[in-house]
Amino acid sequence: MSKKTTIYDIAKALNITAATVSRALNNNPRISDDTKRMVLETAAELNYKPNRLAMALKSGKSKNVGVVLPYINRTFFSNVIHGIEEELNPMGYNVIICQTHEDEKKEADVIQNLLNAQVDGILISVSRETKNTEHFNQILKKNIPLIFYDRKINVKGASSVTLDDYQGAYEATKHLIDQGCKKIAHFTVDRSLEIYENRIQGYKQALKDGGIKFNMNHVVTIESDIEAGKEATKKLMELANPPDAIFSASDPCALGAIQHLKSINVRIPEDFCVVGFSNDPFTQFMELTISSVDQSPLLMGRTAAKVFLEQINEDDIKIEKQVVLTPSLKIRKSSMKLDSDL
Amino acid sequence: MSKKTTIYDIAKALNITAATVSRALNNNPRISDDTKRMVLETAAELNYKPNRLAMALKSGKSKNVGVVLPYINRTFFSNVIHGIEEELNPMGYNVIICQTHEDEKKEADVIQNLLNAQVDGILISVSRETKNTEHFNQILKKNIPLIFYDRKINVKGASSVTLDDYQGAYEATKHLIDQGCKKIAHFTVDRSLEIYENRIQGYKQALKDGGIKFNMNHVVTIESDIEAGKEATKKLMELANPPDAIFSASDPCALGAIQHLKSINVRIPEDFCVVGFSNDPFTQFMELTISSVDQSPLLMGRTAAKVFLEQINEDDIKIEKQVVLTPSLKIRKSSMKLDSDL
DNA sequence: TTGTATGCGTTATCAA
DNA sequence: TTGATAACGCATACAA
Repeated sequence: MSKKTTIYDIAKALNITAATVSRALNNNPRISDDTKRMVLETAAELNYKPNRLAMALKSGKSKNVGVVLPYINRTFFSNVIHGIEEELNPMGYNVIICQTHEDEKKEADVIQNLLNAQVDGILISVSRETKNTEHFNQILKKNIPLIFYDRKINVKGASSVTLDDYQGAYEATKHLIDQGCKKIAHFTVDRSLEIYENRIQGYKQALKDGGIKFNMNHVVTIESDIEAGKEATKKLMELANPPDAIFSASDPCALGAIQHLKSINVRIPEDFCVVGFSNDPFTQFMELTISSVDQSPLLMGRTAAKVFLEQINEDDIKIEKQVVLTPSLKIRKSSMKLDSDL
Repeated sequence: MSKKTTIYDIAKALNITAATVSRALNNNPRISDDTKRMVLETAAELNYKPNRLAMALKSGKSKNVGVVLPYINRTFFSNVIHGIEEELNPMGYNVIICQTHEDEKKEADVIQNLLNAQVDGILISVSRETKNTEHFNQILKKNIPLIFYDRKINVKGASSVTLDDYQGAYEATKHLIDQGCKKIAHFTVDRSLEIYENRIQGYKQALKDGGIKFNMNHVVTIESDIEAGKEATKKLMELANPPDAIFSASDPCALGAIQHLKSINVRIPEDFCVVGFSNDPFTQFMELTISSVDQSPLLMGRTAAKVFLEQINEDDIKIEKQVVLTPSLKIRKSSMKLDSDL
């Protein structure tokens, strides 16, 4: 196993000094073309590779960014990462992924860890439980760009890239009203997160604008999984006044709803319409395709990365930037009651 | 923004030397309890955080590992990553994810990049196109553990954690035979990858053992997506001698097959059985759930990480380790022709 | 038990 | 245009 070659090895081979080698390698103008060429040649011969750690320690820039999220193996988040990498890799950045498992303590830990690793920036989707903002202030205090994506929390000095959840929910609900639905229920997940609160507000406003009275019994807070959706739907349908549609803030819950409705022979979309949120791939795979609000995770990732790049380039002057992406409702079979939609 | 505090700041505050501080911080026995306590106290007061870059440069261990894969936003791979992190994070390692987009050149690039970043190990699932092994030898030459997971390539000195694809394919095919299927077609993706070659071999052997003659026209090489599955199935069904079952080496292709079969009113599983491979979540979401071979990506990730940890701990003596995980066939509606399976 | 000195691989400042 | 030297933050061999 060959010992790694350093600029000193190159210097020795050419009887020059390491400083000169460094200059040759970095396109420093203060060097003759001749020596530059020689350095480059012997660098290739000796199979020289720069040590990023040393460069990082010296420069204070690690060329690493931290990406924090609840779980990596969720369609939405893995697509966001994909988007981030698309922007950042070409610029020479590596991405360090950290999961919080929706735990505030873990979140604070991974951030501390990233800070210790001297990352140049942190892109984060906060965990559900996060109330305290101390660990975010730690980041900003070090003058490191902090960008929230999707799930944000208000911290002065941080930027954010989010979806207009209010608008998405509004459109989804309005769509259901346009289909003739009169009693639209809503599945929400965790109202302490802005995204879910915004969705419920959009839902309410659409009801109002559509002349439909808000019914508290038709709003249910559940976990984001199929089983929870099934159970909640079961309860809803046993109500004296059951709904005739569901706008679910989560795709799995929408699927659960559909599964239960089918099991009790409710016809979809004829007698009952369902719209989900996230546009998870599986919504298109079903025989009964599921309408859903697309969050454009790829674009969100790319945008968050771009905001980071902007911030890293303006020295010192830290500009907060709040980008809001526009959702797009994907209308599919689960809510296409009227022929006009076909 | 406070300037970062170093061990020198602590030393100055206590009128001792940085070396002593370092010892106190590292549980070095050669230090008095008193000074140790004092150091720890002032470290906390000054909000001292170790600089991982400096530690890494000094020790030669970055505590970062590279994870290379084709695409991060694939269910299988994002679950593998999840498994890897579960093992490695508690041990103080960060994971740097790199995507190859199935491109050999890109693969070589990201590996070079990881090497420059001084990662302590590399876990990789090779790209489809990879023929050359030069970039892998680069890793081994530096005495850095190299562990293949899922998709491997034969490189002396490297370890691997793979699935017994042969066995998985064998069981899937045998299951179809047991269901009474006589003409079982096979969708394969890219036979230059070991995994797909092994699957086709398992398929062939099962046919042989089941007394069914292998029919070359019933083996189709296609892309791993729904459309390709649809088209291929269309062609198969137009054959003079169409199959009565498909064992697909890819789940999306299996779904495509089912979609096309339904469109031409073939009854599943009564008249036609389908089994996929990967056990992607969506296979369970459908009304007609799809049988599939589970690859236990989480376990694969954890195992690969464990192999890395073993290798990093034995100094110098590099032991190649080849772990093969056992697949498990998930039998669902798409292939449950016989009541006995219910 | 503590201090001194040195090196990890770079780059930047200052002289020459 | 090039060289000598210091510094980034930490850890260790050696000396005291």
